[in-house]
Amino acid sequence: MTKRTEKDIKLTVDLFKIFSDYTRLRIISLLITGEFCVQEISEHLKTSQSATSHQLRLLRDLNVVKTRKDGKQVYYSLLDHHIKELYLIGYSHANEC
Amino acid sequence: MTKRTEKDIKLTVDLFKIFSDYTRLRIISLLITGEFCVQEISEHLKTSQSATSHQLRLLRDLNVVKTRKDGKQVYYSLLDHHIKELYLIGYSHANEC
DNA sequence: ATAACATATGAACATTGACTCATATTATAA
DNA sequence: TTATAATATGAGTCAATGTTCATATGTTAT
Repeated sequence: MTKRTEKDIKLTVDLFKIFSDYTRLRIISLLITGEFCVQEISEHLKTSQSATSHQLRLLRDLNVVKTRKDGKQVYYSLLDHHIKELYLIGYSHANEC
Repeated sequence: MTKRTEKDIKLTVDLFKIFSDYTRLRIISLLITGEFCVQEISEHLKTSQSATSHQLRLLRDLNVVKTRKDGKQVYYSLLDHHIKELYLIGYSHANEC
């Protein structure tokens, strides 16, 4: 295995790690359907405001989501199509495609 | 979110978790190219025999790989095409496709 | 300015999961 | 049968990571 391939595999691992947590995948699954603010996401997931916010920060740091501020709320949405595509492919593979 | 969807997302998380470890992804990456016994895999990854064996057991329990015994060695290979496909898609997404 | 609300964040805590170490199992060879 | 080799496995350790709790920050309304 070359150095280059090892680095590529590490990048691939990092990408898959984004999808390997239940809370994060539910957030992604929701954001595929549109833009939502923190309290909407938190209510939908039945997860605490804090836990939701922490995961959103993580997703933001990883350039998975972008934010838009409107008054007191911060609206989150997916940043590009890559995440949606990979999620849907994984979902269909997992649920006997 | 319906109960059904929650269960489906859990299954999807479990699938993505398979790919979210460096050792496991290197094993999968290797097994895409053919069938290998434990010591070959272990040497290739530069990972201990025990760590390799533990991960192989995990992959086997998850129906990712199958085994074939030949004398003292046990040969591992991918069980179906799903894993290879999802790995390659993830790999290309991760490495700017 | 003060109160009320939405979001963010740091620290503590808990859990998960991967690795090591020692040893067991299984198979061949002498 | 005994020794050697390949693989498997249980227990313990440690690091990574997700959640909670308390509190800070920022925004709007009174």
